[in-house]
Amino acid sequence: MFILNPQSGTPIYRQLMDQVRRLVASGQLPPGTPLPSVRELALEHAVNPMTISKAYHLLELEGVLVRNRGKPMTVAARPRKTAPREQRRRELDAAVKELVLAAKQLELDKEDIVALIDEHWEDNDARSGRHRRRT
Amino acid sequence: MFILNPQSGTPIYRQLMDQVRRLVASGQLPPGTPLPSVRELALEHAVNPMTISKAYHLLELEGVLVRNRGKPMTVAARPRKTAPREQRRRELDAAVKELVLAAKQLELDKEDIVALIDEHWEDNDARSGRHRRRT
Amino acid sequence: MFILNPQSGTPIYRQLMDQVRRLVASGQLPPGTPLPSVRELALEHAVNPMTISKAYHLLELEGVLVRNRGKPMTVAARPRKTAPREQRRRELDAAVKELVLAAKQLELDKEDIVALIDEHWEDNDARSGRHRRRT
Amino acid sequence: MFILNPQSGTPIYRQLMDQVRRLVASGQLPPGTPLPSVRELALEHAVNPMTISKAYHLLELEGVLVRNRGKPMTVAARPRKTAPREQRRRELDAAVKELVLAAKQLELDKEDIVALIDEHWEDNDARSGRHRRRT
DNA sequence: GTGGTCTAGACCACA
DNA sequence: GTGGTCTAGACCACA
Repeated sequence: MFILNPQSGTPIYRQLMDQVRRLVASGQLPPGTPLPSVRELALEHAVNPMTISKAYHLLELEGVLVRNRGKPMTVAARPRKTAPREQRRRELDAAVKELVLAAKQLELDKEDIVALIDEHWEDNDARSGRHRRRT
Repeated sequence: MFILNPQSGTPIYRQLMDQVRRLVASGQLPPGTPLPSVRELALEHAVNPMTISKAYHLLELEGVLVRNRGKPMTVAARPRKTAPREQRRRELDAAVKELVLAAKQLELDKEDIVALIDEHWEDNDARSGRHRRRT
Repeated sequence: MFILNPQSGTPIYRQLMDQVRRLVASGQLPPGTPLPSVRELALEHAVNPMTISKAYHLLELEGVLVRNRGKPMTVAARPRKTAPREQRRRELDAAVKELVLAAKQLELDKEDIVALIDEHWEDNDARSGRHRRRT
Repeated sequence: MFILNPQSGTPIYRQLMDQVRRLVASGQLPPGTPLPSVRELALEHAVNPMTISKAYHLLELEGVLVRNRGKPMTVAARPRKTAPREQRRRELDAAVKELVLAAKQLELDKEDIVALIDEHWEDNDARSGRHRRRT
């Protein structure tokens, strides 16, 4: 269900968080879906349970997952609190700022960026049905 | 000349490396240009000199910069010769890909990103414009 | 009759115990009153029967409930005799203390809390009113 | 600086989080103040560094602390994002709801709760100057 | 010097 | 069966 690569630069728990978030965002893990247990995932990927647990816990704090005492964690009823659009936008501020800086330093135009965005937008069009070849 | 953000997720030395590489790639730092001294940069950005030093060192290993005994480091004689636009564009691929993914997870549209870009484009226009001249 | 929230931070068995204790203390569950069976409650709240059972058992140990072979558990003959108002009040001390602390940390005023209380007071009025009668 | 009690029911990392939050909220740890290092605190309280680290990390996620690569963590410039009052209020919803339920089951009135709040409000009046005798 | 990640293994609360 | 907490100790990235 998940692909965890201990070699990768990004921490395992973060890899897991990202994948869960995406699967939830794209509706592949609809609200209420139970997730594999901590131990199960840990065994399957030969990873320490605490690592999985950490990811789950952080996702709970984010409101993506819900803890059910004694039962496996499930996808939250309303994954994101659906913050107002403006607020969600602000989450991209830092990333966009960096991107703009990079573009300018590379002497590229706004049009160059927009073109790149168009390109990648189609590319990983999760919600349009296709979605992830391999993850 | 450079914009370093200690809060950012990416290490400072890496931020610096990225920016030098980009300014060189776009020809804004032509071969032979002297770079600010380690101490100067460290002071200006309230950053540990070892951090700057590390970045410079790695860029030297990459062949982007050249060390000149007793004199400031300079841009290498024949680094990349102002890479073609398409190639420079590719440097943003990873960043744009991540941004697009994030936007989708936040249920934002292409338009939202473009709006943000417009916003930030103006934003650091003043500064980056002036700075470039001083380079 | 009871309101159990599996999401809440406090364990389910404890929620049940608290509520039973309070209803007994206030005389709403007078001595001799039969309690719903473990299975009944478990079904009604989609909760593990062992959880209800545990609460009942602990309440029996506390002397609040009495087990009757073959018949439903009942409120003990002489539990606390409708504790005086001041004593019942004290039961809320801990909760109020935490609430006040939280409010202050959120930079809210007493008025904010009172407003919230007003709101929730009406809110579960309907339900708790009806329920009590059915008790 | 902090009081950690391994015996207490509440996890150590949570005790630390609560205390930091309060000291920040009450202005005793003004923005920019560096916190004791993870190792330092761990040694001082004979606690595992990961336990401290966990608390710090979660406080960073909350926006209370800021990580400074290679340097100790500091109190965030603007501890809470100062969410709109209404939103901060909502954070107390669950607690107030429980409190109201408890009060009704104890056959207490709104006035009883308000009296209790008044009482506790004076009690731990952090911001009014006095505040915590020992911590 | 800082904090971050991970393991292996223990023990606990809850259902 | 679930997840949560904690330890002891290793190793890493960053400054």
